[in-house]
Formats: sequence, C-alpha cells, structure tokens
Amino acid sequence: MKDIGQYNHKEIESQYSKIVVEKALYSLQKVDADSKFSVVIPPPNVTGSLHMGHALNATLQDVICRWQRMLGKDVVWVPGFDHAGIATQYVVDKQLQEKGQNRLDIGREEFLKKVWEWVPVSRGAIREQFEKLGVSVDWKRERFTLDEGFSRAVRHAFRKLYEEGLIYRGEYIVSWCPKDLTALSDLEVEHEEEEGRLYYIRYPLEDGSGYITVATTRPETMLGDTAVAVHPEDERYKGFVGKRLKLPLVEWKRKAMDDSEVEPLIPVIADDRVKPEFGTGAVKITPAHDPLDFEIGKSHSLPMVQVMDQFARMNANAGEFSGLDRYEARKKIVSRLEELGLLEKVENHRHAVGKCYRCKTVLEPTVSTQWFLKVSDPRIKETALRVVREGLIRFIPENWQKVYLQWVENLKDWCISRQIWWGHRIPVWHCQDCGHQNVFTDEDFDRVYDKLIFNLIADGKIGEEFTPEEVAEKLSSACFVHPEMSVLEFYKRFAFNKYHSTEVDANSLRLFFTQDINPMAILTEKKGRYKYDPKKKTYRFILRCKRCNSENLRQEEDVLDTWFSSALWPFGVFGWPENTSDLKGLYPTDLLVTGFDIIFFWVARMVFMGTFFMKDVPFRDVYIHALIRDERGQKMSKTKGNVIDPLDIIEKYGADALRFTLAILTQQGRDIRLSEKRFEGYKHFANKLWNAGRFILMNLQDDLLPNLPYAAAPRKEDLWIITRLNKTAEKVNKALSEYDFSRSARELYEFVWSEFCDWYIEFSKLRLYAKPDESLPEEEKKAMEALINAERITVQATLLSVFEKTLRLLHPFMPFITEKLWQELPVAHKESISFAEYPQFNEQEVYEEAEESVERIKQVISSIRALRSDLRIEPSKKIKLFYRANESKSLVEEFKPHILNLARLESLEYTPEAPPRCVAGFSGDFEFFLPVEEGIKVNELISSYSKRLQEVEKQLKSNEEKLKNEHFLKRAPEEEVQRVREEWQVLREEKTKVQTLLETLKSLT
RNA sequence: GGGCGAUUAGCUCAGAGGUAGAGCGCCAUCCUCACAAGAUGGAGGUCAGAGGUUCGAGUCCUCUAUCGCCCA
Repeated sequence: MKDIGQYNHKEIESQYSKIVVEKALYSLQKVDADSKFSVVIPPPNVTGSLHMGHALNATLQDVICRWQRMLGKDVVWVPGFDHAGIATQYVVDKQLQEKGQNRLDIGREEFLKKVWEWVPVSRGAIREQFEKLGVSVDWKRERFTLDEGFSRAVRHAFRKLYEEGLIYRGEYIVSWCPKDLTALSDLEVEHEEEEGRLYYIRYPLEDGSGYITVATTRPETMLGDTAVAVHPEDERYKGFVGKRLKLPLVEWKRKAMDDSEVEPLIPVIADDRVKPEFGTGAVKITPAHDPLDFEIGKSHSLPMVQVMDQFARMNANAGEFSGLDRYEARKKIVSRLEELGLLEKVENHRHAVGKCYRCKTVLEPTVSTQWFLKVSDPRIKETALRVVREGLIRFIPENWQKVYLQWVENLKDWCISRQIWWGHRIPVWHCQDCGHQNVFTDEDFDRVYDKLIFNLIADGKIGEEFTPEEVAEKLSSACFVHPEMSVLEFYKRFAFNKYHSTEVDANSLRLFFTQDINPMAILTEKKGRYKYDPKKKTYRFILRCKRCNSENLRQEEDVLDTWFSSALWPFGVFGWPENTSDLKGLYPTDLLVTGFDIIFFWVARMVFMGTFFMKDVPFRDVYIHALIRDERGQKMSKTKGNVIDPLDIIEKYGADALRFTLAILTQQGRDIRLSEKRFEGYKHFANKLWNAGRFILMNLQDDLLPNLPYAAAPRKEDLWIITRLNKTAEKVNKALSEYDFSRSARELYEFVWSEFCDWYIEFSKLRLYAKPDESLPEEEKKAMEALINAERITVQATLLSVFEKTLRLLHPFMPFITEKLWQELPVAHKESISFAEYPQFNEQEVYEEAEESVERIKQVISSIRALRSDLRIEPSKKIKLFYRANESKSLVEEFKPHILNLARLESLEYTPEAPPRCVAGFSGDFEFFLPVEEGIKVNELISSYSKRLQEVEKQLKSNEEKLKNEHFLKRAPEEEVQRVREEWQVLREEKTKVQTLLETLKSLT
C-alpha cells in the first residue's frame, strides 16, 4: 500500500526524459533484418525551434514506433537535422542585420563561420524539445544533412547523376528572388492572386501604316521586347505577321545576352502558344523576363535582352530608365507612353504573381545559367510512377497518391543550383584553360589520405594552404553531430567503413606528404597531389583538369538546393554510399510520416533518389498528416501571432497531454484546429489516469503476489472489465494498424474513463472495503474474514492486471505517465514499459454473459440515479426503494449491494405490487418505487416523464409506419424487420409504463 | 481555368445505408473516504440547400451555395 500523491507532470516528465537519453534506451546495436522496423525522422530545419507541426509529426511517429517496439520489432528511428539552405542563411543574415551588418559585407567565409555558430544553438534547442516530447529515437544514429558523411554522399550522388547525363548546366529562365539573390525551383514559387492592371500599349508599324496594340501587366519589361506574337489562326492579325514594329521609347541599341546588338525594331511573329482571347490577342515577347516568352523566343531564335540586374533594378539596356527599381520604371514608362499617346487604355486585372516562398518578394523571371536535374528522364520519372502505381509505396490516406501521381506525370526539370552560400557546394571545377567541367569526388583518389583531405576541403577550400598539424587537429577534433566522436571516428563510422584501421596523426600525414612530393618516392605511387611551400611549411592539395591536366581550376560558386541532400536522407543516414550493415539491414525504411505540404519537395524526390541509387523504394508506407491551424482555421505564423508553442504547452499541461491531444485530433486528411482548451481537457485525462493508479496502489496489499493462489473466483464485474479491456485492445491495435490515431486514442479514453474508472473502480470498492459482521460468532466471523480476504485478492488482482495492461495500451500515446505508474506496480518486470508486450486481443477472455449482465446493471443504476436527480434528491441522502422485476430480478438480487452503493440507497426491497403513494421509475422490466415524502418534487418528475413519453411515441410512430409499409416488409432484410418488430414491442411496453407512471404522479399532486 | 476537400449541438469534431454521438462549453445537485483537473443527472441538432437512387439517406449519386487548399 502506498500513496503516490498528486499528479505532477513536470516531475515525472523531467525524470524520464533524462533516463531515456542517459541510458540510450532506444539505441540498437544489432538489428534483426527480419523483424526490423526502421523510420527516418523528417529532419527539422536548423532555423530555430520546433512548432506544433513538428510536435504532431514527432508524436505520430513515436506512437507508431513505440507500438511496433512493443509488438516485438527491432525499431530504429533515426533523428537528425536539415541544414536548410536559404532558410538558415536568411535567419543568420537577419541576425547580422540586427547588428548593422549583412552577409555581403563580411563575405562568404566569415558568414559561413557565423552560420556554423548558429547551427548548434538551434540544434540544441530542437533536441531538447524532442527529448521533452518523449520521442523514442536512436540518438546514437543522429545525422545532419551537412555533416561530413552527408557532404561526401551528396558529392557522390551528384557525380553519379552527372555521369549518367541526368545533371546538366544550361541557360534557362528561372524564378529569381531579387532579395535573397538566388534562383528558386518552380516549387519554391508561391502564386498569389493580386489586383493588377492590364496596360494596352500601341506598337507602331515600321512603315508608319498603323500600329498593333499589345496588352501587358508588366510594361517595364517592354524595354526587353524582341518580338510581338499573335496566334497563327487569328484573322485580325494575319496580315501583320512578318512585318516589323518600332518598339516605343527605346531609342538606343540594346545588348543581347550573346553580346549581339539588338535594334528597337521587332518582328511580328505567329505562334500557337499565344492565347487569342487575352487582351488584344497580340502579346509582346520578352524572352529574358517571362517563362512563356522564353520558350517562344527559343523556337523563333529571338535575341534575349535582359533589362534588369540581380536586384531587379533596370540595367544599361533600359537606357534612360537604367538604375530605377522595376516598379519605379513601370510608373515612368507608363507616363511616358501616355505623353506619346501610345497608351490606349488601362484595365483592372486580377492575376497571379509569383512570390518567394521564403521572403514573399515578387520574383523576377530571369535568364541565367543554372544546374538542372533531369527528373523528367524516364529512368527517374517512370520509376517514380511505377513504384507508387504498383503499390510498392502506399500513401495513407490514399487520396494523396493521386496528388503525387499527377505531379510526377507533369514533371519539369529541377533547378538544383542556388546562388547562396550555406549548403553543399556543387562539386564541379571549371577548367580556366580548356573550359572542361570537372566533377571531383574522393573516388578520384586511391589513397585514403587523399580521400580524407579532399573531403575535408572539398567545399570551397581546395587550394587553401594547410599544415599536417592542422589536418591532424581537425581530424581529432570533436565531430559536429556527435561530439563524443572525433571527426576521424565519424568518418570511419559513417563514411569510410572500408578503412576502419586507419590511424591518422600529424606525423603520418607529414610522412605521406613528403613521399608524395618527393620525386624519388616509389614510382608506383601516384604523386604530385600536394604542393609544398618551404618558406611557410604549408601544403596545398592540387586538383588537375581531367581533360587538359591544367591546375588552373575554379570551383563552381553555387550550392545545391537543400532538397537535393534531403532527398538522400533515407539512405544517407545509414552511411550510403558505403555499403554499411545499417544500410543493408535498415533500407528500405518502413514508414515515413510527413505533412502534405512537402509531398513534392521531399517525398517525391526521396522516391527519385532512392529508386535511382538504391534500386528500391525509400519507404513502404507514407503517412500524410494534416497541417495545424489555429482555432479559426488560420495557418499558424509568428507574424500573425497565433502560434501555440509546444514548449509552453508541455510546461503547462505536460508532454503526455500534448501528445494525446495531437493524436486524438488527428483525423485522416483533415486540418487540425487547435486551441489551448483542448490540451487542458486531455490533461484532465492524464490526471484521471494518475488518480486511478493512485487508488489502486493505495488499496494494494503488499503481499498480494504471493497470495494470488488464495484468490476467490472472479465475479461478473471482473469478467466484464476483462472483456471490455480485451475488446479495447483489439480495437486499438486495429486502429493503429490503419494509422487511425484518433480512433485508437478515443477508444482508450473511453475505456479508461467511462468503463474502468466510472464503473469498475466503483464496483471494486465493495470488496476492497468489505468487513465481517462484528455481531457474528467468532467461528463464523473467521470464515467470513477468510472469504472477504479471498475476494479482496481477486479484486486487487483484477484491478492490477487490467490497469497494468491499460498502461501498456496507452504507453505509445502517453509515455511518461504510463512509465511512471507502471514502475510503481509490483508487476513491472522490464527496464521500461516501452519494452513490455503490447496487449492483444485474446479470444479466451471474452465473457459475453458477464458483459451483458453488467451492462444491464449499469442501466438499472443509471435509471435510479436519474430519478433521484429529477426529484432533486441530494447525493448524500440515502433513500429506501421498492422494486418489481421479471427477468432481471435475479440479476438485481445478485448485484444488490452494488446497486445500493452506487445508487446510494438505504434499501432495495422486492414487492410484487406497486406500493401506494409512490413516485416511480423503470428500466426495462425493472420498476422501482419511492414512497412519497415531504419535499419530493413530483412536478419535475412529471415534466421529465412527459418528455420521455413524447420521445417514445415519436419512435413508436416511426416503427409503426415501417411495419405498415409493405415495401419495407418485402424488401428490407429479415433481420432488420425483426429488429424493428422487437423494438416496437419494447417501445409499446415502455409507453404503457410511462403513461401509468404519469397517471400515478398526477394523482399525487 | 483544372483538381481536391469541407459544410452535423454554442465551439472543435466523430459517424459512411436502419431516424444522431463525443469532448469542451452550458444548466441543476453535490467539497461522497483516487480524482472539484472530480461525481451524478440534464438541456441542446428539419446533419448547408435542392433534386435523385432506395422499403429506408448525415451516410450513395447529381446540381447549387459558401469556405478552404493545391496546381496552372
């Protein structure tokens, strides 16, 4: 017997989140491939801290992972972080700006140092949040998309794709962000409807015979026009095709991107991509500043004239307008056109504007040289379609499959280069002499030392001088992701498995370099990889052009789109491209949980990369969860100020309440509207569970276990709760196997509160508190005592076993409180409840008859309680009751002590006839009578029964109509007709009873 | 323009052919020995609208309205 006191979530949660990390509970060394269950976490960006969406994502994964672990699987759940190129750069740049600096001032190298200072701050914060949330991840397998191993994997991937002809570099029109100064992929463009204007501008014919009016939303781009296009079938313009127009305002020669000069005389061309119904049917063509114009310009070999710079300011091609911001230029150009009488009209016009997903700046379509991944290639696209169509990857809910397929079917090549600094630098070195594009990875070097050094300096540092001591120091310094390992150890574990015996120090490096630069060294060694500066005593790593052997190489400045590395996540984390045992044993992963907003960004691209590199899908099931919104359905955002911080919620209500709330609110394919109230409600649930545990522990005798053999036979209520628990386990397991988080959580809530606490615990009190009758003779009293003890053992054992199983069922949802309570139980037999077995349906433990009996008794008790309440009898007042019953009589007698206790009766006596002057109630055949005393509120009862009569009559009528309906009798299934007949019988009896009751009551007033 | 989804109690949502459920909120009575973060009882809904299928429609079909999201 012990008292665990009141529920205190903070105490419990801090205790157990520490233990999990300290003991590395969820870190598995060896994994049995046959029973593995592997999951990779969607790595959060190192941009700040987690929001509610992350909490939801992590909770759902944790529920499944804990469930699978308790089902006996070897669960490996890999955590990690995403370097998040633009987003992180943006955050750090903003921090600099607050100090009056910016990244352009301090330069690339300095800036990257700042980012590396920031990353651990964010990572630490997020890690702590995960720990507080109670995620059962394997921290020893943690990875970062920019760690040493990942950087190597990214270069390797780039090289393979490049060699397969799937990566190309070219001049294309891309969406350019003039604020972030980088190109974006199509997916990063957010289209927003805006109120704009449509300007109708007259372009005079060269021969002065008239003009063509074009309509445009962006007049400032006219300075870059190199044609006017019409639809070939458009009768209005057939005569104009081939003629030339004088481009208004432009009195100067413009320079095209190929350096040729372009006259302000532009041709009228015909192209069927022109929409005749837009504007006048004639459109200006600006190949350098519009995606469609770019396409049309290409097919008509039009020159491309750029009129803006990287900041979207007008450039030298804009003549008198140069130096102006694009919107300033628009105003000026429009007013100049108006002066010249060339502005025909201006209409209001709603149109979509492309904005930067990160900073919301209006993007400028611009032609520039970028790197592309040819995802439209059948090797990628067709595979990505096939694996989903054939069901090798399953979307849950399945309607997302359609979304995925439609998008993949319409794939455009993926622009993978970004003009930012934070990220994986593209591993291409341009030869300044012959122009060759060299892709280097450590595969180009045979010797481990070369490979190591190359990987250390590949991102922008080739050519820098170093000493052996510096290299040795770097290799022996603490690794970023796993500070308990050195960089070298990290390489060995995640990147250089083959070279696990390598020991590296300054001496061995010096020896190696000396051999390398010594012309007398053994001839079979490849040499000349390093240059030595005898004055400074430093070395340099030398790359040579693969075509002309020149050392004059310049590394590509651009970095890769973050999603390029994230796409490698499901195998990169396991050590790819090394064929590690993790990779062999854990890929493909079993489940991916993510939000629908990144199906294209991430899920699809993991499928591309996974099937391409691993020849197998990256995951089997993809569970897509909803977005979290506020209570009014708005997206949560810092600027709106409607964010609910998971840490605040954990602080106030506990991680268990947070998790349970998120799980129970997760309906498939639905947005989640969240308000703080919800968390409060489920904290009450945690409290309820706690107090149930407290009650049980307070009533458990210390020597229960050895005394179990002396238990009495179980009573009906014991069999009832065992059956209910058993059926709950069945429903919860089924719901979890369908990823129906809401239903599984609801089933548990319902069972714990409405069945176990409300009824079973109440039933149990009778036997727990039973005492022998003191007036009995000593002999009989002793016998009685023995019986009571046996009964008490039974009820304690039932309480204990049902509660223990309930904790296990609840554990995936509420890991902390269940762990704490479980450890308090005398039957706890594992280091953690999370390694105990998950309860399953057991067909031996279904006691239908007991179940029905108890359900019937619950109705009987409730009907008496309702009468009490109708009569406004205070809960503390015990009443004397008479009853009459037919088939339920024996049951009522059997459960009489419970009825007395739970309906708060002084007595319940059988009577064959209704006593005079009584108020009464009934439940089925069970009728009960309460002699009228002073103060009994008969009128309240009359209104209550009148209402019930109405309801019964309404239902009765509906049943009668059905039974009169020939079609119903003929066509409805036999069971249904039978059911309605029986219901009709019951209702009729009920009606008679209610009527009689009403008459009696009325006669009393 | 194309597609997807939603519309059920005051609020947030379940329910997927047999005449409506939960949580929160509300009302009433109670600080009854696990829990007032509680107990007991109760009020509250022509299931957005119209048509159709069916013996029977929140539930299936069609259309309309409103709202939201995605793609172009």
